[in-house]
Amino acid sequence: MPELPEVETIARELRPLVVGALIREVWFDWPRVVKHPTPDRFSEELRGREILDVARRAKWLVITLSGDGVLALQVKMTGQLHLVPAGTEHDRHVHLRFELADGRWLLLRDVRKFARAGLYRRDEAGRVLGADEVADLFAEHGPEPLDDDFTLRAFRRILRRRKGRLKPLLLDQSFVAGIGNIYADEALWRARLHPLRAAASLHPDDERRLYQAVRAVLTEAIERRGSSIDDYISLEGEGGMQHYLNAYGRTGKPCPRCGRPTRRIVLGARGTHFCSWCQRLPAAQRTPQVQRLLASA
DNA sequence: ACGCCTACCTGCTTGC
DNA sequence: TGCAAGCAGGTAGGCG
Repeated sequence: MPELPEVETIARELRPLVVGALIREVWFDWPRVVKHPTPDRFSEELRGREILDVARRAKWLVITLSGDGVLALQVKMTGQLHLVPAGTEHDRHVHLRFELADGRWLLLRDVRKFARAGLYRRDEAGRVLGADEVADLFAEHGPEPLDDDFTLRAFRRILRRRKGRLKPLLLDQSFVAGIGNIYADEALWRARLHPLRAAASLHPDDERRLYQAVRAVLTEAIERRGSSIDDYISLEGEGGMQHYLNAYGRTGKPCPRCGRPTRRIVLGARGTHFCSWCQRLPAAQRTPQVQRLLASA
């Protein structure tokens, strides 16, 4: 399930392989994979473009093209990129294919058809212009958690503007970009914070631990080339972070810190894993509604 | 305006 | 053994 570390890994591995390549033809068998401009214009406007760079913003792959073009790919949950020699047979889950002039195909394979691709323009400042050609495509996204200017001070500033509980907040891409279900659970486990904890109730020390936990878990996951759970695989194969998760997917298994069984609750239709001993919820926040939620799991 | 919920998808797991 | 319901979740869009 690609989140920031997985998309970053794909970008880093794809970049040296395709920079300088020319897109000769584009094929797809599922029109809805094309998000922008239209399925008709997509292939036509991509033909003849050169790939200048591959980068990541939030959970998007951002491929800079010649002629002010930007190809933005969202692999979402089950999307994969593969680079194969032209003519290689692929299965029915490949829905989009970029045929490169050098005799290779870049394939987007996605079992669940959630992945999307769009061709956008960039302005002089390098901003990607969204569908209306004025607003930044990423205007609604929060800061990149691993950027140098994402400091503890900056984190505190945006955190203190938010209400609500920590788990849904971490998943909110307009709060901080790139965190998904796996690393939200991992960051909260590391920071010893309960997923239902009200963001407004954090003490300065809690804020610091959460900030450090988010950065540390994402950094470690990138070093391990992401977590290969379900369908995620990068161009050079599986990642390794799935072997180092402390909370996500460990329902009933002992907490690596205290040995007590890992709990799982459903929060906003997301499986949420935590240690109820290490990640305590202050008594004042154990409202009847929260009690019911915790008891139902 | 914000937070919460559902639809989109299909393969795998679970339970009868 | 077979079949169907349930589950997985990133994100857009809708609702209250």
